[in-house]
Amino acid sequence: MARKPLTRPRKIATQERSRATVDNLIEATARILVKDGFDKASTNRIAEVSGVSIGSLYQYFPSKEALVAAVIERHQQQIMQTVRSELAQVSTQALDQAMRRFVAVAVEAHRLDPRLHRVLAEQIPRVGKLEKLQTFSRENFSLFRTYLEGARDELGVDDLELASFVCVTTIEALTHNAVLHHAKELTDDRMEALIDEAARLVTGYLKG
Amino acid sequence: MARKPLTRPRKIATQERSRATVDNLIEATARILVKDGFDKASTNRIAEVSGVSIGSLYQYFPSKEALVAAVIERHQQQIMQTVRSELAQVSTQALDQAMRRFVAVAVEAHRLDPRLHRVLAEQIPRVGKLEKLQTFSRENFSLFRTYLEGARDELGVDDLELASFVCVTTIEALTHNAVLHHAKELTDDRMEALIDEAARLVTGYLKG
Amino acid sequence: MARKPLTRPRKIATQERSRATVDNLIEATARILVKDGFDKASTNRIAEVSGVSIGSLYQYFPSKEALVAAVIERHQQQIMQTVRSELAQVSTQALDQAMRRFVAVAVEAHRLDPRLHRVLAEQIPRVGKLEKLQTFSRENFSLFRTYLEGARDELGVDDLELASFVCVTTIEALTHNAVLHHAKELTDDRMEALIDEAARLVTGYLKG
Amino acid sequence: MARKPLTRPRKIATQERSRATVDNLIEATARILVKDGFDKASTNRIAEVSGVSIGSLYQYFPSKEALVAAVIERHQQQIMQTVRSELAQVSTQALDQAMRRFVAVAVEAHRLDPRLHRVLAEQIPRVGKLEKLQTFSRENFSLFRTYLEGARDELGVDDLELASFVCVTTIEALTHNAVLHHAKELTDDRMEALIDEAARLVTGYLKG
DNA sequence: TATGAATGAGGATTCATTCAT
DNA sequence: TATGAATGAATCCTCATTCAT
Repeated sequence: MARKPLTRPRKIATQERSRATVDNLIEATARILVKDGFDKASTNRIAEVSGVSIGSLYQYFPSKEALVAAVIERHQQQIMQTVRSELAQVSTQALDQAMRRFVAVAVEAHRLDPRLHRVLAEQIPRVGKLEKLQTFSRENFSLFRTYLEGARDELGVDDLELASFVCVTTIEALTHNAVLHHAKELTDDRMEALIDEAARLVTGYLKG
Repeated sequence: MARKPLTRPRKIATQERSRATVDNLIEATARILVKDGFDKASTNRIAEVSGVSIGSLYQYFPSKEALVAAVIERHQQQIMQTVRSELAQVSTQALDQAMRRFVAVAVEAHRLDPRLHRVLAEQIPRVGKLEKLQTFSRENFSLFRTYLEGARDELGVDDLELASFVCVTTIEALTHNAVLHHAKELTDDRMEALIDEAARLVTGYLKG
Repeated sequence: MARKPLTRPRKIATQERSRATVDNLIEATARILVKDGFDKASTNRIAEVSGVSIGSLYQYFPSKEALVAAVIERHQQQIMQTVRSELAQVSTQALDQAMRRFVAVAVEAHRLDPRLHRVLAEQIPRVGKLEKLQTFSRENFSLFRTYLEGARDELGVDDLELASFVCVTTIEALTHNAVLHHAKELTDDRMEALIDEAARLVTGYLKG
Repeated sequence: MARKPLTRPRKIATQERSRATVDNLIEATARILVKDGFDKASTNRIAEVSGVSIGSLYQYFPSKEALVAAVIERHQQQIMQTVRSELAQVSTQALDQAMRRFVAVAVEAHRLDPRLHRVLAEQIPRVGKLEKLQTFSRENFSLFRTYLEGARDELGVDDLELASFVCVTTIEALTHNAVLHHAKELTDDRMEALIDEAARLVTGYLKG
């Protein structure tokens, strides 16, 4: 207890070391999830790959689920960072422009780490981290809905809640499917085409 | 001919016994998948729940995957049966009508066993039964595309392949999300509304 | 009971069928032992390969061990048949001749079915059929010893029991090792050489 | 240097703990092999008997085979240690002396742990450790052959390769059979007699 | 706080054998 | 007597987690 003030640098060093350890663990987990899938991602394996002892792993994460949850969280943070910055000026744009933006951003988000995205999307429901995913899609939903409210004049629909659900779901599904299941066929050209189509789809719908 | 009556019943009895065993196993697997998810669906558990010995389980299914595959297949058979019969007359209908039909059928299909559908969709990619799922969605895709080809006059789009991808994905996502994640909020009224919206969405898009 | 006299032909037919069934089973067991080893030779597999139902298998053989025992017995019968007929005139031969004979016969016996012989030798101790093997080697031993007794004049050893043990063991080991572990290197020439060597070995020993 | 005393014991303690675990496992495996044979030597049984958890067993040995292989290796190490030290001066001895030595050493080797030797010899071929056994008998073979080369003057045979094969096989078989199958009848007297006989057998053969 | 040895419940699968038909 | 469906004990092995050092 007396030593704490004296060891601030050391403490910081320690904190940094902790931070590095945690990062290593999350990174290793992500890598293993991508490479071998959820089932092969054993805690012992994660410890080994991350260069952290299994004992330390459990000092930082109380369970395997906690680790996977951290991976999910990190991935979603990255996505939301992209989304937020990319959508900064969207509120000032006209509907056509804005929708294109929304779709383009969704594609970008999926392309951050498509393979990780896929594992998380497919295998993670089990992690009991649905809340996190909810939170995530809820924020997405909010951003969209907020835009719609500001652009009411251009819209031909009344129920903005319903319209937001329809649009967000649609955009998410189209980009998800396109990026994940048709990655090879998706040249940049075709991707542009797809973005156009999706934007036209929701724009037409919203104009009524 | 005199002997047949003697052996036929026996043989049939035997076949029936086998058949019942297999059915029990598939049914139990489905129940457990729904109730506890893929990971908890151990072969021992399935055997226990189905009232079949673990030995018999392995007599009929060489692995856990084979069991889950059988569940998938059964579920898809049921869905496709619904889909095919419901879409029998769709080719003669006008675009608006037809799209409403497609959406309504998708909703019906999802409602056959929504919770099972969810597990299969979310947790099953690993089963190596992606082919089956592919086959399934490919048939769906085909039905839709075939309709579009017959209704070209009403369409404002050129690339039917792309348009089919967009529409099928969209319809699937909307109904899936609606049925699974918003089941409680979905009164029949709101469901009707959703069907309308979805139909309008794709119809507008296809008219160009 | 009344039918027995009447059905003699049928009975014989039946007996023949039984006999064929039993033979099929033994043959299948032998084949599987040779091809896949003791561990892969499951009773179900044997039934399948032999074209006999598992139920019938257990009607003829009370256990897996009984089946393997039958294989052993059959193999030893064949060997002893060879040995007996080949050694018929040995008692009249001089020591040198006789010893060459003994060795040559041992080689022949091992060559009847070397692969089966190997499995039986290596994996069968477990079958609790040691008695059978004992019986077998005891007969071998007897034949040899009987010869020695008749040829006492030529011998330079007193303890015929001990001498027989030494010679029989030696001959068996040399032929066994030669046939099984050096099969590929054993051209007929080299085999002749080996027979000469082995014969010279025991002859020299017996002459004292 | 101040810290080392702190960590060294810990590390050593750890190593010792591991070492003890491994030793326990090998020892238990050997005991079970001797007592019940290969088939009854299940990994769970080995774990139980050794007082080690099944998990630890698999931490040190990746499979049942690996365990048995370790038993084989340990046994062969012990044998070769005996053999090497006992044969140290053999190269300077005359043929008669040397052959007696070879036979006596073989007997000693078999007596180290006759029952274990038997199981390993009879039931282990399957372990895929044939190489080890080969290595082992090859070293034996080498030692013998090397002696023969040095003692060429005394020999009446040309093909030392063939002669070595004959002698090593013979000595091995005689001692093996004597120790294993006739243990009870083998008083020390009779054992002496047997050694004499075996030595005489090969000596006579080698002198030509 | 770090380490990694140890744990053991639990999971997939096999196979000798039984027994109803 | 033949059949083959059914049985379940037993086997090998994994992995999340704990705990002594």
